[in-house]
Amino acid sequence: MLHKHTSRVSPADVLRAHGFRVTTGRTKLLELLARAGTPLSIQKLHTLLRGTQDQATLYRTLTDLAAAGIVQRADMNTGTAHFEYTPGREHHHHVVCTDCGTVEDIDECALDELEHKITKRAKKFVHISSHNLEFFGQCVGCSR
Amino acid sequence: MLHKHTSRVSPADVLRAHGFRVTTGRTKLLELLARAGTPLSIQKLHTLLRGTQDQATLYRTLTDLAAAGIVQRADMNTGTAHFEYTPGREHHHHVVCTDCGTVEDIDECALDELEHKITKRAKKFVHISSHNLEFFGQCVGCSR
DNA sequence: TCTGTTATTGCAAACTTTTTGCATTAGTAT
DNA sequence: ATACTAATGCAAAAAGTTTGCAATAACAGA
Repeated sequence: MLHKHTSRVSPADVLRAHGFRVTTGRTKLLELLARAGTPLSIQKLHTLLRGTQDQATLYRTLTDLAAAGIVQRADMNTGTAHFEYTPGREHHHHVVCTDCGTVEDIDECALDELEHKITKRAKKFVHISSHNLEFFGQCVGCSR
Repeated sequence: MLHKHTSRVSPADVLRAHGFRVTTGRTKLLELLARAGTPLSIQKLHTLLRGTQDQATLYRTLTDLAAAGIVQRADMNTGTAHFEYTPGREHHHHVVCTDCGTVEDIDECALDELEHKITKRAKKFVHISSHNLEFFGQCVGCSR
């Protein structure tokens, strides 16, 4: 069995499929994100990549990748943007520890139904395209 | 009938009830937020208060008020924090226009059930204390 | 494989948002 | 009325993100 976060499609293929040039920087970045399987901040990525890539490049790259749907921006109330590798993964959300930042995935998103209901009721909107949802709490380790 | 966003309890009373000093600045701020009935950014608040209050003060005040549960921080993907007056209002979320920022309230939050289910399933968390949820789309005006 | 084109990158600087230190002001309890 | 201390304004710093530009490297076509 494949690892939970291992996609059958390589980062390089994903990049090509979206018309991006396959650079070593992007490949490394996506491999790292795919391996992590959890949202990481620019700062963390910069560190984990050992400064190989400039922060400006990371901002630009991740913005582009997010626009293409290859990564997803997640707001964890930390003041910095986090990004998660999404190819091969189902749409999902997270529980974030307000103390240490630990993240746990939630595999179920029961929002489609609600989203549909809302769309019908909304006065100012005809279509809802996306949503941000994160849960917050104290993880087991931090609650003692 | 009272206006939808008019609370029977005055901002001054709310402040006192939480042990805050009732200053003119805070009173004006809360009255403005209560009247607006929608999340506002610090910059907007600063303008609407005609510069009466320093931005540093607004940041400090709103952080304190949020910690006390008098206002609620809402992240609308604009890069700046927004705050909403909550006393006398039910827990709710929003649909935000990705183009012009127009906000519509969603009166229903069907997340309690999901939150409960998640709490039981979660491995790293015993308790979930809050969640952030915002929907995004194009409003009628912007979709033409 | 070589070559030209152009996306991508690094570096430095600018910009935006938020936080902090400190002296002054203004609420509040007595 | 007075003393105590939270709250505020101002200025500066910190943190996060964006931008301009020259140098580099990926890709398509020969």
